[in-house]
Amino acid sequence: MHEWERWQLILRQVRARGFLRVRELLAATEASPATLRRDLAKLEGMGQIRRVHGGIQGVDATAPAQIASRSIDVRQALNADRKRLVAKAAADLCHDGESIIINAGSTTGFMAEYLRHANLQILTNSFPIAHELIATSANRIVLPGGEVYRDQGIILSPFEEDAIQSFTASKMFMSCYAITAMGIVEDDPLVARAETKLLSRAETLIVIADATKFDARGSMIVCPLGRVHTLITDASAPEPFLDQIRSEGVRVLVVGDERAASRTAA
Amino acid sequence: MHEWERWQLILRQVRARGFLRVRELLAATEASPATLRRDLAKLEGMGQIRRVHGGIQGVDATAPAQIASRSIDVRQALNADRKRLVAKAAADLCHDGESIIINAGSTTGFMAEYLRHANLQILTNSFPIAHELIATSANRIVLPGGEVYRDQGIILSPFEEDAIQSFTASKMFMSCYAITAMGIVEDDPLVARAETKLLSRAETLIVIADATKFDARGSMIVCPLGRVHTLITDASAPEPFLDQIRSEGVRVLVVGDERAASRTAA
DNA sequence: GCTAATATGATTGATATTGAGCGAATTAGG
DNA sequence: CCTAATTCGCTCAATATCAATCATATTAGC
Repeated sequence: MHEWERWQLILRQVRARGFLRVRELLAATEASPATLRRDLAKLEGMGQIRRVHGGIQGVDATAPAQIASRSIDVRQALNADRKRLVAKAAADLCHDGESIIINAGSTTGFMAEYLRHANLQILTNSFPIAHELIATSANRIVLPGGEVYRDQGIILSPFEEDAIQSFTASKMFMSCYAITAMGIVEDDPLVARAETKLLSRAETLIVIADATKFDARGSMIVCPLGRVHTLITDASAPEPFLDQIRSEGVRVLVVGDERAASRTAA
Repeated sequence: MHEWERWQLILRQVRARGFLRVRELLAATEASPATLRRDLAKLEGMGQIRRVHGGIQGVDATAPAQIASRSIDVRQALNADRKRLVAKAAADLCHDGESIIINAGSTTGFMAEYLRHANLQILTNSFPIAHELIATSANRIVLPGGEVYRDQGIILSPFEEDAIQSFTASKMFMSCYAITAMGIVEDDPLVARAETKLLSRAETLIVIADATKFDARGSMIVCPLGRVHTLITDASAPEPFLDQIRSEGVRVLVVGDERAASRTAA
């Protein structure tokens, strides 16, 4: 990744979230600490950011409303490192030329960073993801029709007839509200319905979920565990539950090394 | 590959993505490093691109990557003042609670600024317009499904069944490539088709066009003049042609001219 | 067919960017 | 208040990129 690209990434993120930790930026840019610090020094010299110990913040504390509202931004701040890990693993599963679906979500949102140099045909119902991919990548972007809901940055349509019925993808990536023995679960009926619709257009379903999803509950079942082809999660996921999921025929990818897992657990 | 071919390739790519690495361009142009660097030096001398170490970027230096490419930005720069005038007049026609359609275009793009405090239901096939309205206003935004074309920031779908078939609006705003005696004319068949589809969902059609549209020509007829309810243009439009348009039953609003303003008020 | 002008390709020295190591400064916890 | 851990800033070597020069190929005009 080159200087300008890193700067762009940094500025976009800091404008969206107001504050970023250096560790996060290291993970996001995949650059060495020295390089990143040089970038931060230059950006501060330009007056674009303010450096504080352990992180940076935007020069304008009261940042203007972004596309997605603060609600999704706070959710992104939670467990950002874990989510970035699984998102990167998900992005690595894609091969140039493929058609994929990316469902809106706070975890899938990180995938856009890692698809910057990919060459895919991407259907997404997330306005922020579409925006970032259009601005920073050469991927072909397809949107479903519908209304844009600011809170989650998601495009939802109450109607059945839709351009996505003419779309087909080899992989669909989605995060979720919770994973239970009953299957993949959402909290919002509209969101669940949208995901069901997208599901019908994809061959294999890949669910990406940090460990916090395993002790959550929801009301709307999107699909049973058997529909899931691959589950990507991080090392702090509860092992017994993962075994149960494996017994349903789901391939489970656990990202993050052992030391990192024990450190976060300790 | 000839020199101008390479230039065209380079400019197209950099407009679409904002940043390109020299290595990428070497692979794309299949030219020698020396030749490519000479091209880049010339393009920089013309002010078309900006060179940085390791790559090039669009001339828009510090701004975040634009959604719509430079091609539409250049068009926006042309006659920007006139376009702003007619766009403001168009926005003033909207009343809170209404449902409207805004077609993608360099002139309609200015409408978003003046709809910031409106409270409308807005269907638009322009990604940049949607983005701006979502970020700065409380209007409800609806998008048609389809692929996002970076060059014009427009969402186009080759399919007929679409969420917009369930949408209906009291007003549709569109600019165009040219206005002739044959009617409203576009240059690009895909764009013309998209506008025809949107047209069927709106009661009254309002065309906004600065005076430069009157001496242009195109190939694709979108609709006859009789379909137009109101034409908004600026004071430098050719009066004889405006009379001809009026004779077709079109209401003509001329903005930016005192005499014209008092006439429309009367 | 010849010459001049322009475009292209290769080489080399100069410059910029990057990553790793180490000591100093800052923060958190007891 | 003190210690441990993290974060920061600096220097140095390695790598990648740039700019300039010269040689070669192509094209246009006579």
